[in-house]
Amino acid sequence: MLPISLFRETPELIKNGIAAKRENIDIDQILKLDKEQRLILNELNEKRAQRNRVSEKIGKSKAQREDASDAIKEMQELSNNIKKVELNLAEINIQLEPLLYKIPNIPHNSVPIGSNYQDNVVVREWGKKPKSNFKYKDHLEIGEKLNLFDFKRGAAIAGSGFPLYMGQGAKLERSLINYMLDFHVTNYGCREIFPPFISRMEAMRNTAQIPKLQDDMYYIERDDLYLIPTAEVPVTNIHQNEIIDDKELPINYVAYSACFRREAGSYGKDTRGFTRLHQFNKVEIVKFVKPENSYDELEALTLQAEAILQSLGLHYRILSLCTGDLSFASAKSYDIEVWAPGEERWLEVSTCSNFEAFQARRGKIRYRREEDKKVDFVHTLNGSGVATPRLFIALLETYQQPDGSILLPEPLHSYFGAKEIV
RNA sequence: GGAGAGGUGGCCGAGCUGGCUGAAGGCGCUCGCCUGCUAAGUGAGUGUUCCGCUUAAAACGGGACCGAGGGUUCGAAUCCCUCCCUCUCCGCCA
Repeated sequence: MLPISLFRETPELIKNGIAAKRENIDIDQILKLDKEQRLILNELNEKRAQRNRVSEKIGKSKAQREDASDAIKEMQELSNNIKKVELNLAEINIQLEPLLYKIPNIPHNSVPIGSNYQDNVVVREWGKKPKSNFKYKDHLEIGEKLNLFDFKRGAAIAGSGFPLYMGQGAKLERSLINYMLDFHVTNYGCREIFPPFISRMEAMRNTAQIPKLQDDMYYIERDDLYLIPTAEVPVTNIHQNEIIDDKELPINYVAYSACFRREAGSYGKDTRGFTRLHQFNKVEIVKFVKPENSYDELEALTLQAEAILQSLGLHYRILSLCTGDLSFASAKSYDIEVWAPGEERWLEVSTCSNFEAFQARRGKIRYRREEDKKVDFVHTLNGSGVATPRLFIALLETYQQPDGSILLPEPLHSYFGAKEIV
């Protein structure tokens, strides 16, 4: 959500922002409704002020046992009038509010201009593509041979896209989650959170999954609840409707959650194996920071997510997402893509984003500035650190041996309880 | 799932036989006074948000907010309905 004052003061800025994100919302309609709304609001305020005055008079008269029937008669008319105006106001708001929720965040001016993922800019690369004297197998072949998972049986239980990890595969998955959580807690001082995996509509709207991604979420109609597509939703909403003491900032959380995505509209894309799933595991970092620090924090967040891949010796690159590929709520994002030698392609394992005050405004997440005691919105950021399925792929494919076994990188040994998967 | 109690300002807590209550009182906090220090005392202040005014801010004027939303009424923190949440008891259960 953007402040309505921004629409009034610099409508061009918003129009450009919307165009850059390839959305289509009628700003002039919003301006028109806003103008109308304020006109009615002023009328309503005046009438309510009068009601308060007369009401006080009636109260005093009654207290002194005087006759107040004239004033009451006057009030009857005034009240009916107020009800009509209130109705008008509500009607305007019913039109205006959904429009405001559909306005995307404006890209930061450091974001590269572009129309789709091909225009994303590679910022840096770490490590090298692994080389071997045998042909790299892909993760499905490796996993099948080592009996790490069973997609057929998973599909029989829950449908395609619901992975069933078994044996050493299940243990590796659990090891990765534990390793990453400990990594962020120990090395970066994050506070660990274990959130609900289900959220209310309001929480989804605060973080801006709703309205745009509504169809991409699993919805439990009977209880009017949504399965979370990311821990970002519950964790960001921890501080909804709060005014945080600025001594508490920055707040750094790290949370594991299962993530559920219907992936509506992406059928036929990445249908094989672990690359695109309806349910997957992810360790998510969420930050609440002062506005003046949020871009430094975005860099730090990205480095923190990268550190996981470095510690596991995986080749990766960082992309600065262009305006056209930036998500609805984000002002600036970096993607982290890990190299999968078997697939012979880059796989996205993390997106680190600065939402500025976009989510904070929706969720009323504020803080009190020490300097002038004023209340202002915090900036929120989040980034995966990281999602497991593609990390799993990269690990299997990078560390596969000619005999089909996997030599795990050192940090995982104690978590997995062994140095290799055979 | 059944029965009951309750949700008021940073916290505690009155109000809930409707009217002058954004809300008593206490605690906390801020600024000042007083006081060898501490403690006590004392004076003032201490919510959020929207609109208007203003070049801007402050100040000022006004509106809204007593879990959320609706209703009754000239008027609702107070009465009624729905929902959410908390607590107690019963049932069920990992």
